[in-house]
Amino acid sequence: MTAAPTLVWFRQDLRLTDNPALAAAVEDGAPIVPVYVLDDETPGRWAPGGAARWWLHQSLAALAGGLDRAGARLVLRRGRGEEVIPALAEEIGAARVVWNRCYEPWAIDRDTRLKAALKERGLRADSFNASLLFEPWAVLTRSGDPYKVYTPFWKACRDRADIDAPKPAPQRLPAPEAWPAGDALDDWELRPKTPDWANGLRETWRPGEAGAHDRLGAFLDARLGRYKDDRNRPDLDATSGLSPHLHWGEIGPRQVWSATGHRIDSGDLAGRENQAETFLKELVWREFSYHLLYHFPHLPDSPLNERFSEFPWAENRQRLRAWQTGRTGYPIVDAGMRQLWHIGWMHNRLRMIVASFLVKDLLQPWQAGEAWFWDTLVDADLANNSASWQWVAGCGAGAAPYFRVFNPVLQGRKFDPDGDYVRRWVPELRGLSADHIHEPWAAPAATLKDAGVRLGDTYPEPMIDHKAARREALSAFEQVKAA
DNA sequence: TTTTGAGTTGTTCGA
DNA sequence: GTCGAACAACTCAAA
Repeated sequence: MTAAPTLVWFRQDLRLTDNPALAAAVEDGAPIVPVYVLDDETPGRWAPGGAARWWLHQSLAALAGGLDRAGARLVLRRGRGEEVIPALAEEIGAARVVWNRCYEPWAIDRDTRLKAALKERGLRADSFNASLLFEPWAVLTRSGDPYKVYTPFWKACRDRADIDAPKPAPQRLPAPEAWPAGDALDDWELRPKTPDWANGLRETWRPGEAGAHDRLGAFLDARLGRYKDDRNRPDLDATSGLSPHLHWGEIGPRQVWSATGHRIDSGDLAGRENQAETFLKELVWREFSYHLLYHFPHLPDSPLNERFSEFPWAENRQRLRAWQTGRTGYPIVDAGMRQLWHIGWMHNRLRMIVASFLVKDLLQPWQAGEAWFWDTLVDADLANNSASWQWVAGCGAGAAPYFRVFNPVLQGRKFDPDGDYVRRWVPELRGLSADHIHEPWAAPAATLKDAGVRLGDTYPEPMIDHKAARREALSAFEQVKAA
């Protein structure tokens, strides 16, 4: 007589290494049934967007392969998690259900109810932490409040040394006597078909646990030592590119933290430890976003600073559309938006530039940008996305003062000094030199002609005048201040 | 409780 | 061209 199986519910932890729920199940010795549930109902408007679904398909295929090599099958089911999990548990006669925690408000509500319901039925139900260095409720100020400013949050995290070492992957998973039926991954149609816009994604990314570890290794070898200096340069390949892997939990922050720490300790970086610390700080920014989302669950919808509820946005579909499609007439902005559309990812410096442009130059509500990013980013993450949009809009935690309006020409010159990034994503400007590429409207007519650029024809005229737009943004801000 | 120092990411203006 | 100040006050976190 075999022991009753344990159901391991995979969610945003699509990996076998450092997976505490899986490890706990293995420790029990009971047969293991791994399941992924495609649940488009529970999250409401925050169900994965188009690019994220593409990623999810690849990542599930990779996870299924890894499980297969360990002697297990990934069961795919579709529906509301809260219904599917108890039903499947009953179907297989499970005695225990385990999962790693998610922190979206709807996920917390669902998991809380589900855990109680499972226990009510006499099952063991346990949840674990796979996604964060620290639980959002475990880092608090001395007065017991959540942090609202990044720097003290970072110091509090840095000074704690209680980050668990990553757990190895189980070699072999005990199989049940029979496998329950499941959906075929292809039938979920997570990948785009008509049209198939995923070519740039396929060329850029390798979703799955192995791809995540390769990317981390390549980053640590080649780029960590210059991270602080180069990370703001979108024309260089200077960042880790781990965000989508982290979002889906193909690699966990403990693994990244620990691998980075080993590089620091090994002396490889002698004299450049601060380059690596800057990278760890970025990892802690992710923690800070989750901290904010947990303590302020309305973060994705409404401004943290309530005065901004009164902000006089000038909603305009044409303006939003020009921004979305990379046809604003500001080369650095258009390059960023086209990179996003093409590969499902945008360099963080560009995220700030294009967000500032949408919110401050075009006076479109930050939620409109948040929604576009949600649909187009392979790393779309509720906590990071909403916290970052609020930060740029000036209504978030420790937000930039509203009068900090990015100048797209200066940002372009400073962070894409040779214009290579613009040339890559806005090929119609390829013929312009670094002197003119960030400001084509100011170039002499002969220069434009030589470069084959006809403004308003081959490339748009600037859709607004930045100087005037900045003044309007500042006067709109005056209204919020008065409120 | 009160006080104090500080706060990711910038731009413009005038000397 | 370079440099420092101004841009606003306000809230946060710790002492």
